Amino acid sequence: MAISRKTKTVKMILDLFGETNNAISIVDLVSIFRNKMNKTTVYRILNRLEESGILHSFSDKDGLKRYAKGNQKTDPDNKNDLHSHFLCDDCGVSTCLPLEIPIPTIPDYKINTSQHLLIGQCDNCHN
Amino acid sequence: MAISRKTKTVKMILDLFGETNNAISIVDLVSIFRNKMNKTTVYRILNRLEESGILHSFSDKDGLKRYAKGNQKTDPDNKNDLHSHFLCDDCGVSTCLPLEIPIPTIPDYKINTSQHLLIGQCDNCHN
DNA sequence: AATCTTAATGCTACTTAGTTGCATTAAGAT
DNA sequence: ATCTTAATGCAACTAAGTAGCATTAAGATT
Repeated sequence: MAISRKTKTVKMILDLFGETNNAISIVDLVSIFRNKMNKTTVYRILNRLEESGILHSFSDKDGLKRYAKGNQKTDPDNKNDLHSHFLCDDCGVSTCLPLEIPIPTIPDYKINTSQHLLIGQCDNCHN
Repeated sequence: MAISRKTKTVKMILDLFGETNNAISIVDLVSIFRNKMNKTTVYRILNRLEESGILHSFSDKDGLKRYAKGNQKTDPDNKNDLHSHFLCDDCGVSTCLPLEIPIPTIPDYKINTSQHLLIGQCDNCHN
């Protein structure tokens, strides 16, 4: 079920993602909005925003789901929006990287999509 | 704490990974051995086998931790064993792929390791 | 602008992944 | 055979994520 109503809670979440290109974990989002909305609501809004192509998600190193702005579709018809993500081991910040992920060919296999996570130190923590 | 004793339970898990190159989720492993050992024991043995470099792990699409044979170290000194993993959307099987992951350079960032998961249909499910 | 429909929310209770503490067991060294 | 302590089992816990259901509020309709 995609987004069909711009509720106050949806606006709050959209505003947050309007301000940052970072990939934010659900746990953090639930915490950020703990006084504003129920955690179930956070989960449901994120689901709908992802179905609508407004956000995309991936699992980070620890298996935590993270959401970030934009689409990540791989329809054969559509343009490939697949890109890499970065996760800082020190401060935990995660970002989308403008690195397109090439999809390799493997005999007898069909590859539909992929996830690529680079792990290390971000500019802030490295210097 | 690495492996120091070859207990019956450790042997059972080593035997299983001796037979397959697949990456198996902890949930499946707990289920496979539910009559043979406690789930806490499964978790602890997997931890130790990973620390010993006998197994390596990664998070799959759903954030589930999976384990497979072999090392995945990236010490600057050691040889880079980083490789891609594959996950079949249909049957759920997961394998290590002999695709080395190139580590890109990003200005001001330091990349230590990476995870690359290809998702699609395996040879069995595709044909 | 009052009414109506139903998408969306809040709340409670639940499921499942993963962890911790502690008493007991059993590798394997002495 | 004995001893040390790594490893296990068990129970109780934490945390991520989901489901059911009554209530609320977008926003369409009149």
